[in-house]
Amino acid sequence: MSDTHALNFLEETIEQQIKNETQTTPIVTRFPPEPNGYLHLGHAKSICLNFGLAQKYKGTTNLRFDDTNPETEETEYVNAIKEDIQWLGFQWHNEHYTSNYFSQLYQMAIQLIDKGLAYVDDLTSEDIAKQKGEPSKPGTESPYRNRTPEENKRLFEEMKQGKYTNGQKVLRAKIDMTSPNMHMRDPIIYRIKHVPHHRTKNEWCIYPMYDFAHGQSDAIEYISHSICTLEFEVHRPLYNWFIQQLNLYPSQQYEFARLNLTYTLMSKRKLLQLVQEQSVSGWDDPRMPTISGIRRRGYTPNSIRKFCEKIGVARRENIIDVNLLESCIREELNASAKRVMAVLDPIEIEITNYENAKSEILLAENNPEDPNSGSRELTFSKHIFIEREDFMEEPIKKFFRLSPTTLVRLKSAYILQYERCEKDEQGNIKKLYCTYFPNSKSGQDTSGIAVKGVIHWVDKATALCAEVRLYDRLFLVENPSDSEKTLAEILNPNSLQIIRNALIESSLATTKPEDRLQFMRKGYFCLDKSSTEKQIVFNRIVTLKDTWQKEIFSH
RNA sequence: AGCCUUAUAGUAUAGUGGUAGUACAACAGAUUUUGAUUCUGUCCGCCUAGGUUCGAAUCCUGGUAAGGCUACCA
Repeated sequence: MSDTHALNFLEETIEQQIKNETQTTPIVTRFPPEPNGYLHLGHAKSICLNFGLAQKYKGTTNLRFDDTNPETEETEYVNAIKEDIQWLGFQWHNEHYTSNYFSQLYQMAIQLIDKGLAYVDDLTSEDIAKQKGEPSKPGTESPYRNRTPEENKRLFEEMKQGKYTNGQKVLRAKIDMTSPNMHMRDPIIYRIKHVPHHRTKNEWCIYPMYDFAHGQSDAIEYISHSICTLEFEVHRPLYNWFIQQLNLYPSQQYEFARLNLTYTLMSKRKLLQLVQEQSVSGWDDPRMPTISGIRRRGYTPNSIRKFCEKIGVARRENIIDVNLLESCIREELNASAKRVMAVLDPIEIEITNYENAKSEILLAENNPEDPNSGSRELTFSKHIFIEREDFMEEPIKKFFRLSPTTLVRLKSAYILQYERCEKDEQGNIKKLYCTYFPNSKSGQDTSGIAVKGVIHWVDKATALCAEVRLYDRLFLVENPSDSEKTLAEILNPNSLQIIRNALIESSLATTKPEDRLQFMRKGYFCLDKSSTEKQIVFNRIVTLKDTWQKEIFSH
């Protein structure tokens, strides 16, 4: 085996089954989204699991749209979901739709009726709910429970033909109204919805429920391992019951714990709410945990797969530290991203002892982690910009950037010494005047001066202006899904910071949409989809680790 | 309340009767022309009470805690 890491419980199960020869057919998994929203990181976990398992055991994975509720489902979502899966780097074997099985499912319902295992119920949904009882108390049987198969068949046929209104009748499985498992108390398996379906249009006005569709669809596709999240655990007896009563391929359901991430919400419903309330700009807002959001943010497919691999899969409730996600993308980008310089909050420096008209070319290493990455040219002249926070007139302790008492090196350039500054009426520093050491040029430094700080900069003569968007976590609380407050109350008001006048080095003019760069000391960045040649827009993917900020914060 | 499930460091995840390991986080130090990276070290754990056993995170029993189920959603 190529992988050295321990098996998760599903791999363990599969290997046991292969060993015991209880699994002799190929491993077939499926990813079964309902096309009613965009995929998020929780789905990514499921995708990596389902496709990964099949790959590992030389099987296949189907994509199946679980489209049994026409009220919420749209083709727009189908297309977005497919794009997201492919972006993650997976390709399904077959593309299926539960709606393709509507006829077969209908026939199966009739089989159940024939066997006396399903009946048409005229009760209202309120009455059905009432008769369902409570988990600790048995339910009561519907007065319509004992209709003959003939009558049931006639009524079900009439339901299909549109003779009844929404809710007027349902088809129920006849199982056990006293079961301790609520899902076994004569579950509804077909309901009337006079609603056009995004694929079958007006062909049907009755639609199967999830429980009557999922297991059978799995069986039709010879899914060997049907993997879902823990909340479906109580559905498993029902899943098995239908497969058994209908004598279908014995697909088996397995459950795992869904992904929770700190400071992140992972429920489709609540993410939809963020979009609708315009707390974010859309499903692909770079702060969203949707696949489209993190893609736009600049995360790579590889980093997401790595993340899913690292979080593992188990059956206990969990909440993953969002730091782990960030460490995955940092690890990748540290190795691959080209280093460049961008000043987000510029303050000008005039180098008083530098010749007025002079401009020189300096060479800068593209990536110290990658010896093959080469170098690029930077221009340097009398007027430059540095980061405002890299200068302190009255430095706090341990500050080793530019100050009246400390020298700094300009990255890939010269050592600089503070001379004086110019302030406006409010006392804000407008401009710094410094001197440089001509013999301290990077790579050929003979000055003998040792500096502790190295800061980034851009040349005023050649720098370009760009918009830079800085993102922070969307929520203030560690576990937003646990919070009893409203979304608005726990939303981080500073989750988006837009900087319109950042200055970036000139080499960035040719940045391509797929490029990911490290703005030295500032983080990893990529072009936003809204970026144009005239108006360059960068997204911050993730910050660099920053122990200095922590140090300041602790003061 | 009934049924189902789960319980190993701060957060995850291995360990399947024989020395509790890994990752992320945290902390300290070294290196560093990114307060990054890299390296070294430190901190921190088997929910609990019994039982079986030479030996228990692991097996058994009781307790406790957390999660799930009571939609004509999936």
